[in-house]
Order: sequence, then C-alpha cells, then structure tokens
Amino acid sequence: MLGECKALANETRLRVLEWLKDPERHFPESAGEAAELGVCVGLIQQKAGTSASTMSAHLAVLQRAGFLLATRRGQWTYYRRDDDRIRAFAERLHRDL
Amino acid sequence: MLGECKALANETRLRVLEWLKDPERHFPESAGEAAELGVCVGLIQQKAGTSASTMSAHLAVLQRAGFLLATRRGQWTYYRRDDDRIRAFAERLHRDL
DNA sequence: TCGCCATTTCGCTAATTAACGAAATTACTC
DNA sequence: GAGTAATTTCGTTAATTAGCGAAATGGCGA
Repeated sequence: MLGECKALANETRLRVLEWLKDPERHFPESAGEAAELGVCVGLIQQKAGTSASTMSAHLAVLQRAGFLLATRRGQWTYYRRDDDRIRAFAERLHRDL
Repeated sequence: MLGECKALANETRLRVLEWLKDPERHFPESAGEAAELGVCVGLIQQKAGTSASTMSAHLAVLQRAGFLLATRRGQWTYYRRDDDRIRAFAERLHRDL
C-alpha cells in the first residue's frame, strides 16, 4: 500500500503510466514488432525529457510497485502496464482506504 | 491525483486514515459527546507518538487532499473521514489509473 | 480581563527522493 | 574478439518532505 502510493506520488511516473495505456498513440515511433512487448526505455526517456538513468530509476520504482512489466529483448528493455495488478491495487484501495 | 497520492505516501497518514474508520475502537477515550464530530488532534497525536505540530501538518495534508473534514469546536479541532470524497477518489483511481 | 489549554505557525535540522553525468554492464554486429 | 548501442549502477548535488521545539494564536473559564 505504502510502496504503491509512493510510486504514484510523482508527476513523471504518473505520466508514464498514462502514456503506456495507449503506446501506439504516445509512441508512434515504436510501431509494429514490439507492440505487445511494450515500449523501450529510450523512447520513454526521450518523451519525458529526463536522462536515461533517471528514467531507469522511475521505471524500476513502478515495476517494484507492480504496475509495470519489463521484458529484456537483446539490448532493449520493454516496459508495459501490468493491468491486472493495477486493477487489483485500485480495488484494494477501494476496499481498504 | 498527484496531491492525493502524495497524501497517501506516508506511513503515519495512512495509519490515521485507518484509525478514523472506527474512532470508537481506536480512541475509546474520546467516548460519547463528539462521536460524530470526529477525534481531536491531541488524541491522534498521542496515539501516533508524534509532536503536536507534526500531527497538525499531517492532518492538514489529509484535509487538503480531501480525505478529512475538520470541525473547530471551542479549543478543539475534530477530524473525521470524508468518506464520500474518499470513495470518489478510489473510483477515479479505478477509472483513470 | 487574565491565565490556561489545544492547536497552529515558524525556524530549523535530518532524512528521503529526484536528478545528472560518468563509468560499468549487457548484448548485438561485424 | 573488438566495437557499438542501450541500459543500469555509482557517486554526487539539489529539492522535497518529515520532524522537533519554541513561540504565536484562538478560545474557554474563572
């Protein structure tokens, strides 16, 4: 609960979660192949306007909180939403908050 | 959204919200009279083990986020949950997150 | 009015979080 | 195996948040 809330308590991380709801729309460069794998760090970092290392840390926080899934494919790491766990968290909040 | 999440991103504040779900149980000293008004700062502060000023700041954060309602009665300020707005927030999170 | 009590505000210090660039790591490509 | 590109880790600095005690405020009651 605390970890999840802390993960959401940051502008940049909220925006990333939002973008990943519709990757096609927010990352048109990322077309085709890796659509269901998610979006690679470089593109997210570029769109957010942060350094690569900063974005890497943000994505790690979101992953540890259970909101994102990461898949390493060669030299790229693709991130996508873990909608099941996001929904589960929202429901737990609705029950317990 | 950000403000609400930040408000929840703190152990002490989460515990206060939890306690106020059942004031009778968690604040038996506060019996009777002011039951529906809520619980005064002093009792909450004492239970949490913080200074009065620290708790005052936490309660202000929760109030600004819309999770608590405050009623000043004489020299006491009583806090209680704003369950309507808490529920509304949980639902918005369920929709938008 | 005076003094007291609960609460809030102020000024400050410590802890946590965010950010960067440089260096290290990982994994293709040649 | 060497070179290259993407990502992560490391070390550091800046910004935000949490905490306290002391002082100020607001309101009761003698």
